[in-house]
Amino acid sequence: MLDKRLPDRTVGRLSLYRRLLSELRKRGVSHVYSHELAKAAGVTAAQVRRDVMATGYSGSPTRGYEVEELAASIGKVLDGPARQNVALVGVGNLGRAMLAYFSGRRPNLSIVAAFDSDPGRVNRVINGVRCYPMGELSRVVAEEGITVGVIAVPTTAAQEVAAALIRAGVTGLLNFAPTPLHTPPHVYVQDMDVTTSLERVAYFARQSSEKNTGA
Amino acid sequence: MLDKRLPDRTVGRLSLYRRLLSELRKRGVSHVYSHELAKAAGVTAAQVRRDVMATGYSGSPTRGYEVEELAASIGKVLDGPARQNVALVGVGNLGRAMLAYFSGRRPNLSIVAAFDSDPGRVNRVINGVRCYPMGELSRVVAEEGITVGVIAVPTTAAQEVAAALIRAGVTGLLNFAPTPLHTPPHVYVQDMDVTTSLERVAYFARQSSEKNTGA
DNA sequence: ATAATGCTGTGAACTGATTCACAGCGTGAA
DNA sequence: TTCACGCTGTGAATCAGTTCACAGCATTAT
Repeated sequence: MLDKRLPDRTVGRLSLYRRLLSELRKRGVSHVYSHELAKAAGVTAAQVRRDVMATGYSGSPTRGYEVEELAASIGKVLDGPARQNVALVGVGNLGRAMLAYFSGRRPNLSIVAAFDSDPGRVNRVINGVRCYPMGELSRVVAEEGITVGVIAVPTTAAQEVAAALIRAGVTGLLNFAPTPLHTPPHVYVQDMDVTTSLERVAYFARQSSEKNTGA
Repeated sequence: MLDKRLPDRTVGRLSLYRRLLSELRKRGVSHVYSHELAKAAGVTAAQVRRDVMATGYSGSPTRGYEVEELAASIGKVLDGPARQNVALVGVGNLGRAMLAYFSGRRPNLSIVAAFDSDPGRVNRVINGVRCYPMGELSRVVAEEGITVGVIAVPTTAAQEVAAALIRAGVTGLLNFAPTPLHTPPHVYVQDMDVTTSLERVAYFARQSSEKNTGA
Protein backbone atom coordinates (compact mmCIF):
# COMPACT_ATOMS: atom_id res chain seq x y z
CA MET A 1 0.00 0.00 0.00
CA LEU A 2 1.03 3.58 -0.44
CA ASP A 3 -0.24 4.58 2.99
CA LYS A 4 3.04 4.51 4.84
CA ARG A 5 2.93 7.37 7.34
CA LEU A 6 3.28 10.74 5.67
CA PRO A 7 5.15 13.62 7.32
CA ASP A 8 2.69 15.75 9.23
CA ARG A 9 3.44 18.94 7.34
CA THR A 10 2.54 17.10 4.17
CA VAL A 11 -0.75 15.93 5.63
CA GLY A 12 -1.61 19.49 6.56
CA ARG A 13 -0.89 20.78 3.09
CA LEU A 14 -2.86 18.02 1.44
CA SER A 15 -5.85 19.02 3.51
CA LEU A 16 -5.41 22.56 2.27
CA TYR A 17 -4.96 21.53 -1.37
CA ARG A 18 -8.15 19.56 -1.18
CA ARG A 19 -10.09 22.58 -0.03
CA LEU A 20 -8.55 24.71 -2.77
CA LEU A 21 -9.41 22.06 -5.34
CA SER A 22 -12.98 21.92 -4.16
CA GLU A 23 -13.12 25.66 -4.65
CA LEU A 24 -11.77 25.30 -8.17
CA ARG A 25 -14.26 22.58 -8.97
CA LYS A 26 -17.09 24.82 -7.88
CA ARG A 27 -15.79 27.42 -10.29
CA GLY A 28 -15.85 24.88 -13.08
CA VAL A 29 -12.09 24.53 -13.44
CA SER A 30 -11.12 21.06 -14.58
CA HIS A 31 -7.33 21.19 -14.68
CA VAL A 32 -4.68 22.94 -12.62
CA TYR A 33 -0.88 23.24 -12.81
CA SER A 34 1.35 22.73 -9.82
CA HIS A 35 2.41 26.36 -9.91
CA GLU A 36 -1.19 27.56 -9.83
CA LEU A 37 -2.04 25.39 -6.85
CA ALA A 38 1.22 26.50 -5.26
CA LYS A 39 0.32 30.14 -5.59
CA ALA A 40 -3.11 29.60 -4.09
CA ALA A 41 -1.65 27.63 -1.19
CA GLY A 42 1.29 29.95 -0.62
CA VAL A 43 3.99 27.34 -1.23
CA THR A 44 6.40 26.51 -4.06
CA ALA A 45 5.49 24.49 -7.13
CA ALA A 46 8.11 21.88 -6.29
CA GLN A 47 6.50 21.48 -2.90
CA VAL A 48 3.12 20.84 -4.48
CA ARG A 49 4.57 18.24 -6.83
CA ARG A 50 6.28 16.44 -3.96
CA ASP A 51 3.12 16.42 -1.92
CA VAL A 52 1.04 15.19 -4.84
CA MET A 53 3.61 12.47 -5.44
CA ALA A 54 2.97 11.28 -1.91
CA THR A 55 -0.66 10.58 -2.75
CA GLY A 56 0.35 8.41 -5.69
CA TYR A 57 -1.47 10.54 -8.24
CA SER A 58 0.18 11.60 -11.48
CA GLY A 59 -0.73 14.59 -13.60
CA SER A 60 -0.24 15.13 -17.27
CA PRO A 61 2.74 17.12 -18.55
CA THR A 62 0.51 19.24 -20.71
CA ARG A 63 -2.75 19.52 -18.77
CA GLY A 64 -1.40 19.57 -15.23
CA TYR A 65 -3.54 17.85 -12.61
CA GLU A 66 -7.16 16.91 -13.09
CA VAL A 67 -8.96 18.74 -10.31
CA GLU A 68 -11.54 16.07 -9.67
CA GLU A 69 -9.08 13.18 -9.70
CA LEU A 70 -6.45 14.85 -7.57
CA ALA A 71 -9.06 15.68 -4.95
CA ALA A 72 -10.17 12.05 -4.96
CA SER A 73 -6.59 10.87 -4.63
CA ILE A 74 -5.98 13.14 -1.66
CA GLY A 75 -9.21 11.91 -0.13
CA LYS A 76 -8.05 8.33 -0.44
CA VAL A 77 -5.01 9.19 1.65
CA LEU A 78 -6.56 11.56 4.19
CA ASP A 79 -9.90 9.93 4.80
CA GLY A 80 -10.10 6.52 6.27
CA PRO A 81 -12.40 3.83 4.97
CA ALA A 82 -15.01 4.76 7.58
CA ARG A 83 -16.22 8.00 9.08
CA GLN A 84 -14.23 9.21 12.07
CA ASN A 85 -16.11 10.55 15.04
CA VAL A 86 -14.93 13.44 17.16
CA ALA A 87 -15.71 14.41 20.74
CA LEU A 88 -15.53 17.99 21.95
CA VAL A 89 -14.80 18.65 25.60
CA GLY A 90 -15.58 22.12 26.88
CA VAL A 91 -18.57 24.06 25.56
CA GLY A 92 -17.47 27.61 26.34
CA ASN A 93 -17.08 30.26 23.66
CA LEU A 94 -14.32 28.33 21.97
CA GLY A 95 -16.18 25.04 22.08
CA ARG A 96 -19.28 26.65 20.64
CA ALA A 97 -17.22 28.19 17.88
CA MET A 98 -15.98 24.71 17.01
CA LEU A 99 -19.51 23.33 16.99
CA ALA A 100 -20.78 26.14 14.80
CA TYR A 101 -17.90 25.70 12.44
CA PHE A 102 -17.99 21.93 12.03
CA SER A 103 -21.71 21.31 12.20
CA GLY A 104 -22.38 18.96 9.31
CA ARG A 105 -19.35 20.17 7.40
CA ARG A 106 -17.44 17.06 6.40
CA PRO A 107 -19.16 13.73 6.08
CA ASN A 108 -15.97 11.83 6.93
CA LEU A 109 -15.17 13.66 10.09
CA SER A 110 -17.79 14.98 12.43
CA ILE A 111 -18.26 16.06 16.00
CA VAL A 112 -20.82 13.64 17.37
CA ALA A 113 -20.75 14.51 21.07
CA ALA A 114 -19.82 17.36 23.38
CA PHE A 115 -19.03 17.30 27.10
CA ASP A 116 -18.87 19.88 29.84
CA SER A 117 -18.52 19.89 33.58
CA ASP A 118 -20.97 22.78 34.01
CA PRO A 119 -24.45 21.34 34.71
CA GLY A 120 -26.01 24.43 33.13
CA ARG A 121 -24.48 23.60 29.77
CA VAL A 122 -25.29 19.93 29.47
CA ASN A 123 -28.25 17.84 28.37
CA ARG A 124 -29.06 20.01 25.44
CA VAL A 125 -28.29 20.08 21.76
CA ILE A 126 -26.03 22.76 20.25
CA ASN A 127 -25.71 22.94 16.48
CA GLY A 128 -27.05 19.44 16.24
CA VAL A 129 -24.58 18.04 18.75
CA ARG A 130 -25.73 16.55 22.03
CA CYS A 131 -23.96 17.93 25.11
CA TYR A 132 -23.35 15.41 27.89
CA PRO A 133 -22.07 15.76 31.46
CA MET A 134 -18.46 14.67 31.98
CA GLY A 135 -19.52 11.51 33.75
CA GLU A 136 -20.87 10.13 30.51
CA LEU A 137 -17.63 10.64 28.60
CA SER A 138 -16.19 7.20 28.79
CA ARG A 139 -19.49 5.51 27.93
CA VAL A 140 -20.33 7.78 24.98
CA VAL A 141 -16.83 7.71 23.51
CA ALA A 142 -16.86 3.94 23.53
CA GLU A 143 -20.41 3.60 22.20
CA GLU A 144 -19.92 6.09 19.38
CA GLY A 145 -16.52 4.73 18.42
CA ILE A 146 -14.94 8.15 18.87
CA THR A 147 -11.24 8.30 17.95
CA VAL A 148 -10.51 12.03 18.09
CA GLY A 149 -10.89 14.46 20.99
CA VAL A 150 -10.92 18.24 20.99
CA ILE A 151 -9.85 19.82 24.28
CA ALA A 152 -11.41 23.26 24.79
CA VAL A 153 -11.40 23.41 28.59
CA PRO A 154 -9.49 25.69 30.97
CA THR A 155 -5.79 24.96 31.36
CA THR A 156 -6.14 23.41 34.79
CA ALA A 157 -8.51 20.73 33.53
CA ALA A 158 -6.73 19.90 30.28
CA GLN A 159 -4.43 17.12 31.47
CA GLU A 160 -7.19 15.35 33.31
CA VAL A 161 -9.54 15.57 30.32
CA ALA A 162 -6.82 14.27 28.00
CA ALA A 163 -6.24 11.30 30.26
CA ALA A 164 -9.96 10.52 30.39
CA LEU A 165 -10.30 10.70 26.61
CA ILE A 166 -7.30 8.45 26.09
CA ARG A 167 -8.57 5.97 28.65
CA ALA A 168 -11.83 5.88 26.71
CA GLY A 169 -10.02 4.98 23.51
CA VAL A 170 -9.22 8.21 21.71
CA THR A 171 -5.91 8.18 19.76
CA GLY A 172 -5.77 11.77 18.50
CA LEU A 173 -6.16 15.05 20.35
CA LEU A 174 -6.55 18.64 19.28
CA ASN A 175 -5.48 20.66 22.30
CA PHE A 176 -6.53 24.30 22.67
CA ALA A 177 -5.30 24.59 26.25
CA PRO A 178 -1.99 26.45 26.47
CA THR A 179 -0.23 23.64 28.27
CA PRO A 180 1.66 20.61 26.99
CA LEU A 181 -0.13 17.32 27.54
CA HIS A 182 1.60 14.28 28.91
CA THR A 183 0.37 11.40 26.74
CA PRO A 184 1.44 7.88 25.79
CA PRO A 185 3.35 7.56 22.52
CA HIS A 186 0.52 6.01 20.51
CA VAL A 187 -1.56 9.17 20.88
CA TYR A 188 -1.08 11.98 18.38
CA VAL A 189 -1.43 15.45 19.88
CA GLN A 190 -1.75 18.66 17.94
CA ASP A 191 -1.44 21.80 20.03
CA MET A 192 -3.40 24.91 19.06
CA ASP A 193 -1.85 27.23 21.56
CA VAL A 194 -3.22 30.69 20.97
CA THR A 195 -1.09 32.29 23.65
CA THR A 196 2.13 31.04 22.11
CA SER A 197 0.97 31.90 18.62
CA LEU A 198 0.02 35.42 19.52
CA GLU A 199 3.33 36.02 21.27
CA ARG A 200 5.13 34.69 18.25
CA VAL A 201 3.22 36.96 15.91
CA ALA A 202 3.94 39.90 18.19
CA TYR A 203 7.64 39.06 18.18
CA PHE A 204 7.91 38.93 14.39
CA ALA A 205 5.60 41.88 13.90
CA ARG A 206 8.01 43.87 16.02
CA GLN A 207 11.00 42.63 14.04
CA SER A 208 9.32 43.86 10.87
CA SER A 209 8.50 47.26 12.27
CA GLU A 210 12.01 47.66 13.63
CA LYS A 211 13.49 46.86 10.28
CA ASN A 212 11.46 49.69 8.78
CA THR A 213 12.23 52.05 11.63
CA GLY A 214 15.85 51.21 12.35
CA ALA A 215 19.00 51.50 10.22
CA MET B 1 22.88 43.02 20.17
CA LEU B 2 21.76 39.44 20.52
CA ASP B 3 18.39 40.09 18.96
CA LYS B 4 19.12 38.71 15.52
CA ARG B 5 15.93 37.02 14.31
CA LEU B 6 15.32 33.75 16.10
CA PRO B 7 13.79 30.75 14.32
CA ASP B 8 10.06 30.81 14.85
CA ARG B 9 9.88 27.43 16.53
CA THR B 10 12.34 28.72 19.08
CA VAL B 11 10.22 31.78 19.74
CA GLY B 12 7.20 29.55 20.32
CA ARG B 13 9.05 27.38 22.79
CA LEU B 14 10.45 30.35 24.66
CA SER B 15 6.92 31.59 25.15
CA LEU B 16 6.01 28.21 26.57
CA TYR B 17 9.06 28.05 28.84
CA ARG B 18 8.20 31.42 30.23
CA ARG B 19 4.76 30.26 31.21
CA LEU B 20 6.16 27.13 32.80
CA LEU B 21 8.70 29.21 34.69
CA SER B 22 6.02 31.52 35.96
CA GLU B 23 4.19 28.45 37.23
CA LEU B 24 7.34 27.27 39.00
CA ARG B 25 7.89 30.66 40.55
CA LYS B 26 4.37 30.60 41.95
CA ARG B 27 5.19 27.27 43.54
CA GLY B 28 8.26 28.80 45.16
CA VAL B 29 10.82 26.95 43.03
CA SER B 30 13.95 29.02 42.56
CA HIS B 31 16.11 26.82 40.32
CA VAL B 32 15.40 24.39 37.53
CA TYR B 33 17.53 22.04 35.40
CA SER B 34 17.24 21.85 31.65
CA HIS B 35 15.95 18.31 31.88
CA GLU B 36 13.17 19.33 34.26
CA LEU B 37 12.03 22.17 32.06
CA ALA B 38 12.31 19.83 29.10
CA LYS B 39 10.02 17.29 30.66
CA ALA B 40 7.43 19.91 31.51
CA ALA B 41 7.55 21.33 27.99
CA GLY B 42 7.61 17.96 26.26
CA VAL B 43 10.95 18.49 24.51
CA THR B 44 14.53 17.26 25.00
CA ALA B 45 16.99 18.74 27.46
CA ALA B 46 19.39 19.61 24.65
CA GLN B 47 16.60 21.54 22.98
CA VAL B 48 15.99 23.56 26.11
CA ARG B 49 19.66 24.38 26.44
CA ARG B 50 19.86 25.52 22.81
CA ASP B 51 16.79 27.69 23.22
CA VAL B 52 18.08 29.20 26.44
CA MET B 53 21.39 29.88 24.74
CA ALA B 54 19.50 31.93 22.17
CA THR B 55 18.33 34.29 24.89
CA GLY B 56 21.89 34.89 26.04
CA TYR B 57 21.26 33.63 29.54
CA SER B 58 23.63 31.20 31.23
CA GLY B 59 22.81 28.84 34.04
CA SER B 60 25.07 27.37 36.68
CA PRO B 61 26.51 23.89 36.20
CA THR B 62 25.40 22.90 39.67
CA ARG B 63 22.16 24.82 40.27
CA GLY B 64 20.76 24.80 36.78
CA TYR B 65 18.82 27.90 35.73
CA GLU B 66 17.54 30.52 38.11
CA VAL B 67 13.81 30.61 37.48
CA GLU B 68 13.41 34.33 38.00
CA GLU B 69 16.40 35.31 35.90
CA LEU B 70 15.68 32.99 33.02
CA ALA B 71 12.12 34.27 32.82
CA ALA B 72 13.46 37.81 32.71
CA SER B 73 15.95 36.90 30.02
CA ILE B 74 13.22 35.34 27.88
CA GLY B 75 11.14 38.45 28.43
CA LYS B 76 13.93 40.64 27.19
CA VAL B 77 13.90 38.71 23.92
CA LEU B 78 10.17 38.17 23.44
CA ASP B 79 8.78 41.44 24.67
CA GLY B 80 9.60 44.63 22.94
CA PRO B 81 10.59 47.79 24.74
CA ALA B 82 7.00 49.02 24.59
CA ARG B 83 3.61 47.38 24.89
CA GLN B 84 2.26 45.96 21.64
CA ASN B 85 -1.37 46.52 20.83
CA VAL B 86 -3.57 43.98 19.11
CA ALA B 87 -6.75 44.39 17.08
CA LEU B 88 -9.34 41.65 16.81
CA VAL B 89 -11.52 41.50 13.72
CA GLY B 90 -14.65 39.37 13.97
CA VAL B 91 -16.60 39.15 17.21
CA GLY B 92 -18.37 35.84 16.72
CA ASN B 93 -17.94 32.91 19.09
CA LEU B 94 -14.29 32.60 18.27
CA GLY B 95 -13.63 36.30 18.61
CA ARG B 96 -15.39 36.41 21.96
CA ALA B 97 -13.35 33.42 23.11
CA MET B 98 -10.22 35.39 22.27
CA LEU B 99 -11.47 38.44 24.16
CA ALA B 100 -12.38 36.38 27.20
CA TYR B 101 -9.05 34.66 27.13
CA PHE B 102 -6.81 37.68 26.70
CA SER B 103 -8.69 40.25 28.72
CA GLY B 104 -6.02 41.89 30.82
CA ARG B 105 -3.76 38.87 30.66
CA ARG B 106 -0.37 40.12 29.59
CA PRO B 107 0.66 43.68 30.18
CA ASN B 108 3.00 43.68 27.18
CA LEU B 109 0.50 42.45 24.67
CA SER B 110 -3.15 43.31 24.78
CA ILE B 111 -6.20 43.45 22.59
CA VAL B 112 -7.19 47.09 22.60
CA ALA B 113 -9.88 47.13 19.93
CA ALA B 114 -12.31 44.80 18.21
CA PHE B 115 -14.13 45.20 14.89
CA ASP B 116 -17.13 43.60 13.27
CA SER B 117 -19.23 44.21 10.20
CA ASP B 118 -22.46 43.27 12.00
CA PRO B 119 -24.09 46.49 13.29
CA GLY B 120 -25.68 44.51 16.11
CA ARG B 121 -22.31 43.65 17.56
CA VAL B 122 -20.59 47.00 17.46
CA ASN B 123 -20.46 50.06 19.68
CA ARG B 124 -20.31 48.14 22.88
CA VAL B 125 -17.64 46.87 25.22
CA ILE B 126 -16.88 43.14 25.57
CA ASN B 127 -14.48 42.02 28.28
CA GLY B 128 -13.20 45.54 28.51
CA VAL B 129 -12.56 45.87 24.79
CA ARG B 130 -14.42 48.39 22.68
CA CYS B 131 -16.04 46.95 19.56
CA TYR B 132 -16.04 49.26 16.53
CA PRO B 133 -17.69 49.04 13.11
CA MET B 134 -15.36 48.07 10.27
CA GLY B 135 -15.34 51.60 8.89
CA GLU B 136 -13.35 52.75 11.89
CA LEU B 137 -10.61 50.17 11.46
CA SER B 138 -8.03 52.22 9.71
CA ARG B 139 -8.47 55.19 12.03
CA VAL B 140 -8.38 53.19 15.27
CA VAL B 141 -5.43 51.01 14.21
CA ALA B 142 -3.42 54.09 13.43
CA GLU B 143 -4.44 56.02 16.54
CA GLU B 144 -3.78 53.13 18.93
CA GLY B 145 -0.51 52.17 17.26
CA ILE B 146 -1.74 48.65 16.68
CA THR B 147 0.85 46.32 15.16
CA VAL B 148 -0.84 42.92 15.39
CA GLY B 149 -4.17 41.78 13.95
CA VAL B 150 -6.25 38.72 14.77
CA ILE B 151 -8.52 37.57 11.95
CA ALA B 152 -11.59 35.74 13.24
CA VAL B 153 -14.00 36.41 10.39
CA PRO B 154 -15.61 34.03 7.88
CA THR B 155 -13.33 32.68 5.17
CA THR B 156 -14.80 34.85 2.44
CA ALA B 157 -13.93 38.06 4.28
CA ALA B 158 -10.45 37.07 5.48
CA GLN B 159 -8.34 38.30 2.58
CA GLU B 160 -10.10 41.65 2.49
CA VAL B 161 -9.72 42.12 6.24
CA ALA B 162 -6.05 41.19 6.07
CA ALA B 163 -5.48 43.77 3.37
CA ALA B 164 -7.26 46.45 5.38
CA LEU B 165 -5.23 45.69 8.50
CA ILE B 166 -1.97 45.76 6.59
CA ARG B 167 -2.90 49.02 4.88
CA ALA B 168 -3.52 50.46 8.32
CA GLY B 169 -0.03 49.53 9.47
CA VAL B 170 -0.24 46.08 11.02
CA THR B 171 2.85 43.88 10.49
CA GLY B 172 1.75 40.64 12.12
CA LEU B 173 -1.41 38.58 11.65
CA LEU B 174 -2.92 35.65 13.47
CA ASN B 175 -5.28 34.07 10.96
CA PHE B 176 -8.07 31.77 12.09
CA ALA B 177 -9.72 31.64 8.68
CA PRO B 178 -8.99 28.36 6.88
CA THR B 179 -7.55 30.07 3.84
CA PRO B 180 -4.02 31.22 3.02
CA LEU B 181 -3.60 34.97 2.98
CA HIS B 182 -1.79 36.80 0.24
CA THR B 183 0.40 39.33 2.02
CA PRO B 184 3.51 41.39 1.34
CA PRO B 185 6.79 39.92 2.60
CA HIS B 186 7.26 42.30 5.52
CA VAL B 187 4.11 40.96 7.19
CA TYR B 188 4.38 37.89 9.38
CA VAL B 189 1.36 35.58 9.20
CA GLN B 190 0.62 32.74 11.55
CA ASP B 191 -2.20 30.47 10.45
CA MET B 192 -4.41 28.81 13.04
CA ASP B 193 -6.30 26.60 10.68
CA VAL B 194 -8.61 24.42 12.71
CA THR B 195 -9.91 22.52 9.71
CA THR B 196 -6.45 21.45 8.64
CA SER B 197 -5.43 20.64 12.18
CA LEU B 198 -8.45 18.50 12.84
CA GLU B 199 -7.96 16.58 9.60
CA ARG B 200 -4.35 16.03 10.49
CA VAL B 201 -5.25 14.73 13.93
CA ALA B 202 -7.84 12.45 12.39
CA TYR B 203 -5.26 11.10 9.96
CA PHE B 204 -2.71 10.25 12.63
CA ALA B 205 -5.33 9.02 15.06
CA ARG B 206 -6.36 6.55 12.42
CA GLN B 207 -2.78 5.49 11.81
CA SER B 208 -2.45 4.73 15.52
CA SER B 209 -5.63 2.73 15.69
CA GLU B 210 -4.69 0.79 12.58
CA LYS B 211 -1.35 -0.12 14.04
CA ASN B 212 -3.13 -1.60 17.03
CA THR B 213 -5.74 -3.34 14.93
CA GLY B 214 -3.64 -4.58 12.02
CA ALA B 215 -0.77 -7.08 11.81
C1' DA C 1 43.18 20.27 49.69
C1' DT C 2 41.66 16.99 46.48
C1' DA C 3 38.52 14.06 44.10
C1' DA C 4 34.02 12.88 42.39
C1' DT C 5 29.69 14.36 40.62
C1' DG C 6 26.42 15.91 37.34
C1' DC C 7 25.29 19.85 35.43
C1' DT C 8 25.75 23.55 31.36
C1' DG C 9 27.40 25.32 26.80
C1' DT C 10 28.51 24.12 22.32
C1' DG C 11 31.07 22.15 17.99
C1' DA C 12 29.93 18.53 15.16
C1' DA C 13 26.92 15.01 13.33
C1' DC C 14 22.63 13.88 11.95
C1' DT C 15 17.86 14.03 10.34
C1' DG C 16 14.01 15.46 7.83
C1' DA C 17 12.09 18.70 4.83
C1' DT C 18 12.53 21.72 0.95
C1' DT C 19 14.33 23.26 -3.30
C1' DC C 20 17.06 22.68 -7.49
C1' DA C 21 17.59 21.19 -11.90
C1' DC C 22 16.81 18.35 -15.51
C1' DA C 23 15.23 14.05 -18.14
C1' DG C 24 11.09 12.56 -20.27
C1' DC C 25 6.78 13.19 -22.23
C1' DG C 26 2.30 14.59 -24.38
C1' DT C 27 0.42 18.06 -27.03
C1' DG C 28 -0.13 21.68 -30.58
C1' DA C 29 1.99 24.01 -34.45
C1' DA C 30 4.38 23.88 -38.80
C1' DT D 1 5.60 13.79 -39.71
C1' DT D 2 8.59 16.49 -37.13
C1' DC D 3 9.72 20.17 -33.96
C1' DA D 4 9.32 23.12 -30.03
C1' DC D 5 7.21 24.00 -25.85
C1' DG D 6 6.33 23.76 -21.00
C1' DC D 7 4.75 20.81 -18.06
C1' DT D 8 5.49 16.71 -14.53
C1' DG D 9 8.24 13.40 -11.70
C1' DT D 10 12.29 12.76 -9.21
C1' DG D 11 17.48 12.08 -7.95
C1' DA D 12 20.60 15.06 -5.93
C1' DA D 13 21.86 19.16 -3.40
C1' DT D 14 20.80 22.19 0.07
C1' DC D 15 19.06 24.00 4.18
C1' DA D 16 17.18 24.36 8.87
C1' DG D 17 16.41 22.25 12.98
C1' DT D 18 17.52 18.84 16.37
C1' DT D 19 20.34 15.78 18.87
C1' DC D 20 24.81 13.87 20.23
C1' DA D 21 28.67 13.90 22.94
C1' DC D 22 31.97 15.85 25.55
C1' DA D 23 35.04 19.64 27.57
C1' DG D 24 34.76 22.70 31.39
C1' DC D 25 33.18 23.99 35.72
C1' DA D 26 30.95 24.94 40.35
C1' DT D 27 29.86 22.53 44.09
C1' DT D 28 29.90 18.83 47.68
C1' DA D 29 32.04 15.04 50.02
C1' DT D 30 36.09 13.13 51.83
